[in-house]
Amino acid sequence: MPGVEVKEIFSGHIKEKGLRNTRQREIILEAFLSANKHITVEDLFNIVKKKHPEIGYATVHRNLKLMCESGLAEEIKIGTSKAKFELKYGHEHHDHLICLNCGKFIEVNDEKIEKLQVKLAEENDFQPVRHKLEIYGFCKKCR
Amino acid sequence: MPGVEVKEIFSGHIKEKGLRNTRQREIILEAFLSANKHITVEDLFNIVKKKHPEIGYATVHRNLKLMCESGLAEEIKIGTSKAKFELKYGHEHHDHLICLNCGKFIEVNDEKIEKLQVKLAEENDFQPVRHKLEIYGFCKKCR
DNA sequence: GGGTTTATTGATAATGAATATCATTATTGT
DNA sequence: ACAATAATGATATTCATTATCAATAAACCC
Repeated sequence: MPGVEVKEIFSGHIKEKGLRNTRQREIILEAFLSANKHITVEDLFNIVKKKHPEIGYATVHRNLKLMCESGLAEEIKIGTSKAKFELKYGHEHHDHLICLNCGKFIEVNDEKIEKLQVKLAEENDFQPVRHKLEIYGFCKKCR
Repeated sequence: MPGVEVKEIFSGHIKEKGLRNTRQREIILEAFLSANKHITVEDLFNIVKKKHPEIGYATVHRNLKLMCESGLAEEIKIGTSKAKFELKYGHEHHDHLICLNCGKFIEVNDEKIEKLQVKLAEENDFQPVRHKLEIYGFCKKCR
């Protein structure tokens, strides 16, 4: 049964913070786990709505934010477009190649770049915590 | 006289595109050139307003956008905060270290990282056009 | 179980930045 | 100077995000 571990972690975080586990939280988390990798609040809301039309937009939004706070999801903002959320748990850190034409996200990772970033920060008396690397251009189909 | 070259370039772009050189454009460009490196529309509007209260917010906004289209300035968006604009002309490409505490921007550049990024893109059948690297953490003062 | 506390929900309003609208003004080429 | 039309300035609109608040429902205690 996929996602069981993630659900337990989320549930645990909720209890730790003195929050409550609700039916909506579970539904939204499940939908998020089985949805596309990069999803907006609106998209997830529309998925949830199909089976649970009583669940509101604000609740989906709030719970995606909560998942981020719990370290379970990550919010990605590109320019002025809607925020996208992706599952963080169980996924290594990665950067994105973003197609300027079709908007496709390609996940990539490069150990050398990661290390050089740390070095670069340290050379500037800067303590790195996290970073964001986005390479914009054209994917195979669109170039 | 600093900025003369930039002004000529901007003026040239305007003519090329069939647009018009106006008093406001020149005032806004001058203010932009002598202002802080990373400035918001609002900040630039407030500077301009001091000497030229008749110039509106929308005009400042439009002209900053135009400067970007002309390749003279660059828009930087961090999270949900207001867009910042920086002078691109005469400045090498660079990335940013951003302090999570005080918001300070430190400009950095690393040739090795730049090259690895191009390589990384190509390995993924991706044609890179531009990129954005932001390293978040704590600056010397705030760590 | 029943009662109490209070976090959560759902609907909607508020917010805030970015952008669009439009009548008026001003620039450019003739 | 004239005509064509881009630009301006004030304001309205858009749109995503976040806040509000009465009603609901978890979770804890007895």
